[in-house]
Amino acid sequence: MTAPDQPAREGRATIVDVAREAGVSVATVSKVINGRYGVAEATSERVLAVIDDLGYESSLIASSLRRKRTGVIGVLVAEFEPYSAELLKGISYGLAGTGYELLAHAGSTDTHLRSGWERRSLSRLGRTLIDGAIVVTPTMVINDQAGIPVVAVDPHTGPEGPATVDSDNIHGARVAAEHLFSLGHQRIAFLGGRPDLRSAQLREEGFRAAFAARGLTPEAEFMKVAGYDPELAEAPARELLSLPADRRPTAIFAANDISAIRVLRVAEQMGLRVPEDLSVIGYDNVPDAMSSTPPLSTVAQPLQEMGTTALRVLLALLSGQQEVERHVRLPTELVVRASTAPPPA
Amino acid sequence: MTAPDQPAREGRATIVDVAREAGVSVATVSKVINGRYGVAEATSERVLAVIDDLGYESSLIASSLRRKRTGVIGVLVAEFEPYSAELLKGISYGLAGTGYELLAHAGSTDTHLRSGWERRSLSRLGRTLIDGAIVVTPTMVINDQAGIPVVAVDPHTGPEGPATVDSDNIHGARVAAEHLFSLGHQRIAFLGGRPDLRSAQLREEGFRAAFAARGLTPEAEFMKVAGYDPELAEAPARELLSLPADRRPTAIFAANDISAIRVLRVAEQMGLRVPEDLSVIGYDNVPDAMSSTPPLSTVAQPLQEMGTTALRVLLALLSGQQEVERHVRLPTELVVRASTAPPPA
DNA sequence: CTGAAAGCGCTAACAA
DNA sequence: TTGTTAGCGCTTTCAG
Repeated sequence: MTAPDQPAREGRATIVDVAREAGVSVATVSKVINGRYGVAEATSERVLAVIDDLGYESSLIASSLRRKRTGVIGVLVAEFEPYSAELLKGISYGLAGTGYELLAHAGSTDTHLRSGWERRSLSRLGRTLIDGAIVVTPTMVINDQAGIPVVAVDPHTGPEGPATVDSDNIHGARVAAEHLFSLGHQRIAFLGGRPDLRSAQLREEGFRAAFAARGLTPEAEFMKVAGYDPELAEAPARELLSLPADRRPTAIFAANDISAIRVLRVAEQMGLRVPEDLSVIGYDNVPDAMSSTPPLSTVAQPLQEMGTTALRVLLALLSGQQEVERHVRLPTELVVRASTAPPPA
Repeated sequence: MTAPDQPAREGRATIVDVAREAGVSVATVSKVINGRYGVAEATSERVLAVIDDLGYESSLIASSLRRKRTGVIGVLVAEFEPYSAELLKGISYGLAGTGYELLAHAGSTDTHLRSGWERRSLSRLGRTLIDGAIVVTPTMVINDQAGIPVVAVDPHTGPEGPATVDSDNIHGARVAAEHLFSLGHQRIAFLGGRPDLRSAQLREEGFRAAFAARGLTPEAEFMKVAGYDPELAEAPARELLSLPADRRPTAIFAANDISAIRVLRVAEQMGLRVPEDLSVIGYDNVPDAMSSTPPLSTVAQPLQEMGTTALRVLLALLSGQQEVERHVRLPTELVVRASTAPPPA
C-alpha cells in the first residue's frame, strides 16, 4: 500500500499491481481474468473491481508467451499496397463473430527485398503470437516453419505446400490477351511479374496460350520482366515505347495494375496517347485501376473474396476440421475500361 | 548432440537449440544476434552458421517482453475498412528506410462496439510489443495508456490529448453543402457520423455554417444520425426518402462515403434516380466512391498523406525530438462526380 | 571473451 | 478456494 493513488506507476498496470491492490496472488488474478473455476465469488468481484479501477488489460505478449492458443490470426505481407490492402479488407470482414483478433504484419521494408520475409515473419510471430497465418504472395515455399496452420494467397508453391487461395491466372491472362487480339492488335508486349512467383509464371503462360491458339508466338523482344513493381516497370516500358513506330507494340499487357498504371505514365511522358496510340491492360483490378487516367482495363481478381476465403480455410484448419478444401481457386473477369481500343490505323 | 539432424523439434528452433548446437551459452547467442561487443570472431561465425543452418529467427514476443525497444510500430484500428486501409497504405509507404516493422491490429470485432477498443489494444500491445502507436479514429480520450508515444488520426480529442493528424472537417463539410446550394438545392438533408467523434461534430458544424452564411437553418427533420455506418444509414435514409415528393430532400450529404453509397442503394431501391431525382454527396473519397453507381461526389481527405504524416509525427516523437508539430491538419478538396446535379424542376 | 542467473508479465500444474 | 512454483524464449547484468 505504498501508493494507492498511483495505480500505474510507469505506463501500465501489470498483473502484479492488480494482485497487490486486491490482496491476492497473481495466480488468482489470472484465474479471474481467464474465467477459470475455483475462485470465490467475493474474491472474483473484488479482483474485477480492482482491474476496472486500474484499467488493467493483460499483456498480449506475456500471455502469448505462456499460452499455446492466443486467439490472434496473423496476416503476413511484405508491404501494405493496394493488393494486400484489399485482401485485408476481405479478411477483416470475414472475422466478425469469430472471436479472433487480427494482427497484420509488414516486416521492415529494409530487408523485404531479400526474399524470405515470409519465413522470417512466420518464425518471429508463429507459435507464440499467432494461432494461424495468412501469408500474402509468399516468394518461397512455406514448410510448416512455425508449426501453425498457414494459408497462402497467390502462393509460390503448387499443390504440395500449404493450403492456398488463388485465382485462375492462366485463364485471366489469356482473356486479357484475347481482348487485345479481338480489338485488332498484332504487336502485343508483355510486362511480366516476379519470375519467382507462380502467379507471374501462369500469367505468362496464359498470355502465350492466347498466341498459340492463333498459331502465333509472342516476339521475344516484347517479353519483358517488371517484377510486379512500378519502379521496375519503368525501364522496360520506356524501352518498348522507344522503338520506331512501325515496330513499337500497339498494346502492352502488364502483369499487375500498378505496373500498368506506371506504363500509362511513361506513355504520357513520351507523348503517346492511351488508348489512341497505345492500349494498356493490367491485372488485379485494385481500386487504383479505376482512378487512373485513363481508367485502366484489367483482369479482375475477386480480391476481397479471396481474403474472406483464405480466412475461412484458415479457420477450418484451426478448428481441426477434417474435410478442408485446401486449394481454392476463384474466377477472374475481364474489365474493359478506357485504356484499351483498336490499334492506330 | 542427441539429434543433430533434427534441428527444429516442434515447429521452430529456439535460442536454446542454437546454443546447444553451437556449443555455447544462450547468452552468447543472444549477443551474436544483437551484435553486442565482446564475442570472439570465431565464436560469432560458428553461431551464425548454426543460426543459418537451423533457420532460426528470434521470437518477436520473447524479445519484446524483455527489451524496452522493439522496433515495431503499431497501427490500431477497429476494423480494416476502406478508410483505415488507405491510411495503412500511407503509413506503409512512409515506413521504407526507417528500420521499423509495422503491426496493424484489429481487436476482436465482437467487442469493438463497446467503445474502448483503442484503450484495450493500446494496453495489450503497448510497452511490450510496440514502441509507438497510430490510433485510427479513437472514440475516447487516449491518456498515455501504455506509456508509449501515440498519434491519433481523426481523433476524439481536442488539442489537450495526444498528437493528432486530421483534415479540415468544418471547411470540407461546408464546401460540400455549398456545392449543393450552388446547384440550386434548397431541401438538403444531413446524415451525421458518430456523435462521439469530433470529426462528425465538426462536419455537422461545417454543414450548418454553410446554411448560416445564407441566413438559413437546416430543418430539424433533415438532420439525421448514421454513425458513419452503412447499416445505421439505411433507416434514416429510407425515412427521408419516404417523405412526399414536395417535402422530400432533393439532396443528401452523408458524413462519410460508405454511408453515402448506402444511400445510393436505398434510393435505387425506392425507384429514385441519382442525380436526377436526388443528389448525394459523401465525405472521405475512399476508393469505393469512384466505383459506385453513379460515381460519388465527395469531399476528399488526403488519406494516404494523413497516414504518412501520422507516421512522421510518431517517428519524431519516438526519436525524442523536441520540436514536434503535435497537431497537423491537412486540407480537404471537393470532388464532383456524377451523384450531384441540379434538383428536379 | 564467455556463461550463470535473474527476470520481463503471465499461465498452469501442483500443493496447501 | 487459494498460493507456490515453474517455466514460456529471450536479454542483461555480473562474475568468472
